[in-house]
Amino acid sequence: MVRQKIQIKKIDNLTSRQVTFSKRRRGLFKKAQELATLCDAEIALIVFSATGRLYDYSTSSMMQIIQRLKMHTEGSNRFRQILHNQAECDNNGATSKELTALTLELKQLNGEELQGLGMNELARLERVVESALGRVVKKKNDMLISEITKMKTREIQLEEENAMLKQLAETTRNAAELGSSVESITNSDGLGGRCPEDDRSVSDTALKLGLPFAGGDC
Amino acid sequence: MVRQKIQIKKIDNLTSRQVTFSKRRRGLFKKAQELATLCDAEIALIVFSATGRLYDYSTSSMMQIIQRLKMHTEGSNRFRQILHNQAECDNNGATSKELTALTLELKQLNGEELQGLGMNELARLERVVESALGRVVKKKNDMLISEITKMKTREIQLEEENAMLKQLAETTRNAAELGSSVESITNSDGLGGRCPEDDRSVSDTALKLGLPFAGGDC
DNA sequence: AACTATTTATAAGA
DNA sequence: TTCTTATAAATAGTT
Repeated sequence: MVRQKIQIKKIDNLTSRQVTFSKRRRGLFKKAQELATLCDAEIALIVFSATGRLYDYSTSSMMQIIQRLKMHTEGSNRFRQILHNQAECDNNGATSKELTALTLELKQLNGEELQGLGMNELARLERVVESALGRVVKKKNDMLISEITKMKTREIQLEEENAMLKQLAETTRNAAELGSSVESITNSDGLGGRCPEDDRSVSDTALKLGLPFAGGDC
Repeated sequence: MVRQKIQIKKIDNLTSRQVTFSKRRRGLFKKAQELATLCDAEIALIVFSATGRLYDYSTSSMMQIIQRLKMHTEGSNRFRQILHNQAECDNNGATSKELTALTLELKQLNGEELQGLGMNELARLERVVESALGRVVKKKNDMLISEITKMKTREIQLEEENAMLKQLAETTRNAAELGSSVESITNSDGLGGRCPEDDRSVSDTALKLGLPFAGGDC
């Protein structure tokens, strides 16, 4: 644009391209600073040379400006949409259905999507996923522990019955040896005719550890 | 800079500030485009006016350039350091010690830190945390299920013993009623003198669900 | 938004 | 790279 006007297209000559880059880069940064100062604007300028060198300028923290940009760039963001839907839910916490959706979303995760979220939203997303996951894990644990508790109870019951029967056998044998009657003792165990196959079915169902509870939608 | 040279400081008059912003902004963007074209540079320019309006320009995707910037800005990033240490580990997977560290790091999470990670590193971090967490959960489940299996075995044993004792009691009573000898039958149960308090202690220890396994360091 | 007098930026050369 | 310089571009103040 001086001794001779130039065309705006890539400069073929490497040396003059590098020289021009150096000169114009300085000019660009100067103009950016001037605009920021004169007009109270917030500016971020990132330049990578053809050789990969980085030159950057920003009025405040680069991350701060990038965050602000992301806030403006929002709109069609799946996570934000999920968070939005979630906010309109009455129950405070994601349903298992939402958890499934979230998990799917997280699987399909790509940089652009997460980039679009601000820190507050990331924190909230973390909490949503955390609480939903937490409830699934808790539910699973509850089922396992309840199963164990049931079995412990059953074990104690069986052991007591067992002990009593053993004692009964002993008593009966002694009585037989002494040649006396045993009828009265035989019916005093208080356990009734408990079948060994009772409530056996519970165990297997509780071990299906998927998502056994149907999540209600909002 | 024309009819009269101006000082580079915030323009007091609102109207002329807005006019200047408009003119210089256009000039700045034009210069940025020219530099990108002439010198084959990758450029991102973000401008927020004092009124909050966003103007931006970038040669390729804004996010792509921001990612590239973050790659250059790397250095003292805790996650990157963790990933680095992890890479030097022989065993393929984080130890529980590393999991603890990672969890702590995740708790202290702040935007800057995660911002510094590229997509590949985020994916890798996700895998590390996922696999470590996966192993803890699996370990816990294994313990619970092994406990349940043990108890089921014990239950069946007790039920069998119980049934036999009942049958024995019946036989004994019938024998007593017939006035015959019972000595030979009494010793034919094959169960020996099994104590009901045997291996009861296992149950309680397995229910401590913290991180019961000490993780070996790399 | 258009004009225009000047200042600034910069291409080519040293 | 940096300096020089002729000239193109940008733009402050005005209309």
